[in-house]
Amino acid sequence: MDNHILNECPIQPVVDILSGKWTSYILWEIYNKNNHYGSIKKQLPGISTRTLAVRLKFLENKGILSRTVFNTNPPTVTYDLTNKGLTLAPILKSMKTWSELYQ
Amino acid sequence: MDNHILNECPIQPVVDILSGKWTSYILWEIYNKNNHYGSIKKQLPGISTRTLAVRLKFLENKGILSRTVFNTNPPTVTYDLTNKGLTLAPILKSMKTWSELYQ
DNA sequence: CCGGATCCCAGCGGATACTG
DNA sequence: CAGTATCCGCTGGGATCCGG
Repeated sequence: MDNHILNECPIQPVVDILSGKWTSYILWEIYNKNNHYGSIKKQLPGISTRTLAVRLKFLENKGILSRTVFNTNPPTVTYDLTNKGLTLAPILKSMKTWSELYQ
Repeated sequence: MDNHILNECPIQPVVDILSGKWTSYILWEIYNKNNHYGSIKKQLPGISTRTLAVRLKFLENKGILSRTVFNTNPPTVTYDLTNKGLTLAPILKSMKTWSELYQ
């Protein structure tokens, strides 16, 4: 997903984050308060457990998401945008606006 | 690149357009008046002729780009954002802003 | 110089089974 | 429920040749 040759391209950092196949959709769900692993999966029919887990961990490692485990039984895990992740909001909102106008 | 199952996801149309590996970079170049096939290729080290041609045609088919051939010798081809393509500007600008702050 | 046609391959991500 | 592990199919895209 990374491309060191393009470091001089000014949009490379965000493309690096968003370029995964499901990444934008996952961020959209969490941005809209759909925070649980299970409910995200339900809202994204077709995504595999592996892909969802891999992408969530990737976003966590990038500092975009925080992960919280509740010691209930059965266990519950929620994901939230960090302060850094929240700064992606203008991008997500402009994507939504465009999609509404030009779908 | 398309996913009919996600039709109800409100950002699906734009994700469909931007999800190709090089698509955002190509749009960024053209948005910044780097309009020639050859100069785009020069600015994106690592992209193959096939991929650039495929992505340009894809964006043309989507109504994002217009293609103009000049009957010079050797021939020259330029690509420009259509009116529809220009409406992607807010997305590209927000991507640039984010990348500057958080790279 | 632009880009179509072919061939080919790495690696993304899908399916499934399994665990704490 | 929330993942991890494994296997593997498929497609995006790279290399190359060629023609306009």
